[in-house]
Amino acid sequence: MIPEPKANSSPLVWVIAVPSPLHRVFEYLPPSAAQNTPQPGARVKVPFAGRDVIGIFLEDRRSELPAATALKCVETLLDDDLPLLGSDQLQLLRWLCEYYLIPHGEALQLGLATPERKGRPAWTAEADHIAIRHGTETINKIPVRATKQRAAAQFIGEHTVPIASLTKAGFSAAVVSALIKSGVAERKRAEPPAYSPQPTVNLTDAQQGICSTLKAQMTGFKPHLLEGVTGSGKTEIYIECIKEVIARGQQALVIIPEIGLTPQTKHRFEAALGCEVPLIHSGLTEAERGRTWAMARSGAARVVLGTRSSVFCSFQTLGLIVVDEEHDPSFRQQDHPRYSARDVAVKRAQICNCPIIMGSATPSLETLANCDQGRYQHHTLMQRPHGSALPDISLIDTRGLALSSGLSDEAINQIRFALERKEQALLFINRRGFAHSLQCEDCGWVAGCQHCDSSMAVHRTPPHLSCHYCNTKTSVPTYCQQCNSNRLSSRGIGTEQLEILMNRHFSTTPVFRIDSDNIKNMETLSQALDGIASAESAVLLGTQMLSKGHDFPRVTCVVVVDADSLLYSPDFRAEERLLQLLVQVAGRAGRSSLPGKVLIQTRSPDHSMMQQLVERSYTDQARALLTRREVLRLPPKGAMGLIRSDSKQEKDAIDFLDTLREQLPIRDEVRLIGPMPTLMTRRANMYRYQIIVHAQTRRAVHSLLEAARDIGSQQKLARKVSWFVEIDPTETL
DNA sequence: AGCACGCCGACT
DNA sequence: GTCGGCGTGCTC
Repeated sequence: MIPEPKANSSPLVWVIAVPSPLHRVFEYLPPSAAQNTPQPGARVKVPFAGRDVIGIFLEDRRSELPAATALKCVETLLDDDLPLLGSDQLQLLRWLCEYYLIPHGEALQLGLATPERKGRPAWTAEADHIAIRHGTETINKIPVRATKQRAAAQFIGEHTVPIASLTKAGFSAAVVSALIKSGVAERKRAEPPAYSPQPTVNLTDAQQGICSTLKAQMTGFKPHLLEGVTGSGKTEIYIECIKEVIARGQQALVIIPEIGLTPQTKHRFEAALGCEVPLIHSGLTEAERGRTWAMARSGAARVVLGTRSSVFCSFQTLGLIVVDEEHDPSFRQQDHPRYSARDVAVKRAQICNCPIIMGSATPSLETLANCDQGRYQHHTLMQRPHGSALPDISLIDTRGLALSSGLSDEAINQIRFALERKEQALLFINRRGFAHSLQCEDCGWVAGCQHCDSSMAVHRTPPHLSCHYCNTKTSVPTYCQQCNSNRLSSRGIGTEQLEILMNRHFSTTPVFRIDSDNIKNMETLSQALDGIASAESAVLLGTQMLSKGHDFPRVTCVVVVDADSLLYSPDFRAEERLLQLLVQVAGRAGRSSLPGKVLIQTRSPDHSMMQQLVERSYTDQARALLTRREVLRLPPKGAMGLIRSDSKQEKDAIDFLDTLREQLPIRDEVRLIGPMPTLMTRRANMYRYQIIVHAQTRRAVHSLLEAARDIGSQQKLARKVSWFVEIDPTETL
């Protein structure tokens, strides 16, 4: 029964978060079929602005609205036994919408699988296994001429096997359903997954030391940074800590930056732990992802492996979070909503009162600063096991050298030496396609994109020009569109051109090109990786995709074809990024017992960064960068925020920010820069402008952004431009 | 975001 | 006459 409201007291209402871009929650009267108050996190169906939506019940209370406000009724309560969002998730998501200034409804969606958001029943472990009823003698009931069914029953035997494995063994779906229909076999849910951890591998003394320090601290909220050079064996340490947590009946979540890394990582963890490690990432089908959600929620999954969105997954009892390659920029979700999965993971660990291990060979300055302040524990692993040496880095000054397709003779020779030793060479270049741009040799005209302030990249297979910002494609012009000259030439080397050069130089050696033109999905990536693993000598060339986490034991020679393209970016994080990238790429060399050599081609060999790359460790350089940030009061030594507006009408984008800035509260401790155009102002016909917010404390930036968000949404232009506010932005250009 | 409501142009 | 374009306002 709904308690009858007392006279003069406001009615009892349910507070519901609805999926809308509004930064408010809404009150509803409880459903007319009187029920008990649901648990926070339960889904409800409510009428909202003329339609039905799925909302999340947060709490009940006396209405805080004026009595005159017409309240609507909750239509149905969808989860009356257990809420779909656990209390830890709910707490995390409510923190998320506050911290990242995003609407309640939008944040709460993140904790549900997609069909659950639309009101479909919660995912449950499906009966996707099959077993013979009442022991194997039942097999004799199968008609003698049903040979397929008999064979299938033999195959099943006394076990409970996945139906998928029958199909794989050549039994058709008809056979399976006949067995079930005749009552010989029945559908069953999977037996609780096995868990048979492998004995600990031989750990080095350093690994052993960190392991025991960490394992002694596997209770309570404790953030750890595990800084270990590439190939130093961080994964073994994660595995030992996960074993510790599983032994206590808890679950672990491992978050990695890229989909491309999931298959290898999955196999590695499964082999070491002897249990299934289900995945969460955007490349899976709805059903596959739903299965992982169900397993995590029920506790059947001991370990879940995923990309950034997995940080919001439901767990029975989360006991450990691992964030591998914590410095990686792809942990930052760039829209809908904008958040940093690494930072959210730390918050989640705090809420679940469990440890979190962030690992990297090149930790972010943010994380290092947290270590300095004593907020994170810092563990370092500076040696590779099995005595493999760190690669030897040298610079090649390309000024005045005759390059062929961007490569110096020395680089080509070193590649040749490696191939002659039956080893592999890896070439890193930050640009896909054949060439960066097409230019007229007579008048200097450059083929530009019609929709962006950028040049078009030249591609050969098939021949076309392509804008890498808006994906516009055009045919390759034969004449200059400015002076009609036919002397057009390509500028700047890309992966396609390098591939042609490599095939010409080393015609008998396989060349693997890894870039997003060539590698469209996980299958093509794993094919390429398998090819690389089974080849003796080979040339691997590619973009960032190649620099991330993959283990190429036969690579002994790494060439960074053009380090300069990243060197002079005006972004204050550019140096940190370049440093991390170069150290990561260099780390691909000599990971097994073979020694490695790294060549960096540059026209700025005297740049301090290039010099230090050769002479100093990552840690030393990162410290130097931190000192600079301190002087300039830039993050993590100061706080930053961003207000951005995009519009097809340039004037609207500017006007929106101008009027917003006029109305913003003036505070001494906050400095506003802008409105100003972003570095590439026009992209895909949208003009992009921004205001940068600087302050000493995040608190000050946050409260200004809050004001901006509220004032901005009341502006007339707010619906014409697309705009957002962002705390701790990573892209400020 | 979505949806309703409302006020102006080209159609059966 | 009215179907439907999309500007403006609101969502418990």
